[in-house]
Amino acid sequence: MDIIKELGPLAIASRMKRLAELVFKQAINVYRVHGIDFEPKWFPLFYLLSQKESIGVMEASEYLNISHPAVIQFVKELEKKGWVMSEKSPEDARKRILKLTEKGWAFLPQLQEIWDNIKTVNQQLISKEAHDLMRSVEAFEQYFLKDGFYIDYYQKYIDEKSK
Amino acid sequence: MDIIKELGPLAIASRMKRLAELVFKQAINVYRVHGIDFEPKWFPLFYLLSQKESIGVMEASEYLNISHPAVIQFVKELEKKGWVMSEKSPEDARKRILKLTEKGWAFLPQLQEIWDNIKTVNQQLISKEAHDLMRSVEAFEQYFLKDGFYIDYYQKYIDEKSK
DNA sequence: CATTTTTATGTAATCAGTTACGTAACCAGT
DNA sequence: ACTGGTTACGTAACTGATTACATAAAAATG
Repeated sequence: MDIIKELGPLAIASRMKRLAELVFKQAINVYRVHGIDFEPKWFPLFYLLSQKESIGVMEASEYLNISHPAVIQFVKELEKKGWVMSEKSPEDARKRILKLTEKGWAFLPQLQEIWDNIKTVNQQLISKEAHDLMRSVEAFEQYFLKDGFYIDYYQKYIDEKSK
Repeated sequence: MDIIKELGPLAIASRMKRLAELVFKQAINVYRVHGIDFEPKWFPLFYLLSQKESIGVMEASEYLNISHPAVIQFVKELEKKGWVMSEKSPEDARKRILKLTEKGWAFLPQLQEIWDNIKTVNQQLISKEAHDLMRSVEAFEQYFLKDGFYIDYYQKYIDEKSK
């Protein structure tokens, strides 16, 4: 029933966008499964802060290839969660230095484990279907359109692993 | 400078979303090159109307896998352009029948040609790089991040063709 | 130094869509 | 025909980002 499918490469972008949104939605479920209130959109910044220790807003925006207002937005949210803090740079009064809080660092190992899981699951899904772009995207659509598929697959993986 | 690149499959979704947005932006340029004021987001609906002749709002939303408010939105914009019209269904008073106007049909051949061009260019780009999903996405990012690359490539194709 | 330019940040408006919600029309069973 | 449920459409509010604009500090230039 999906005319997009018939249009081939012409509609590749719409499909990828839709797919990306599906993936994001599923990712929220992964965190939820672990009883953790973390949103996928925070991942790049949080991860960056865990690697870089401290970084300015513009720097972060360049590393992550997102706009600086987006960084400010995420920082606001992560500050509210108590995982991130910021302080004026002593050398450069324009600059605001971002870093993880104590609480943020304490949270990191939990996240790390989840990220490792996600990574492994993704790699399994990808290597299974990595023929060419369109077929892969289509395959991903299959996975993610079937509500719950991803999370079931993921759950199975966790269960297997814990044996 | 892009930490996303180091994260592998973990960040696949963000990358695809970004890529999709880039593709869309570039696509606007394609229409602009032809001196046409058409937006890529209208394509699926316009194309559907050219195939189906007439269709209801919900039907369209199902065919295109977008929400019905999105359809309503696009219809509003396309009506303003004078390419689409709508009328109450005689059989079912709830239903609103969408169709192309005279002007819309007259416009179609121009669009068709552009779509064919885009399709061919896409296929060339894809077949050249269609190894696996990640590498393809990366390659696409190369194409679309370099501002103007796509449009230059496209232009070259048009020029070649017209010889 | 005074002046211009650039850089870092912040805010506001905008965009492309979505979900949530409301209403009217149709339909099935009584 | 009456009632409850479902369908089609419309509007509104929200989301996740972006671009555009404003401001202040730093750096570069004469």
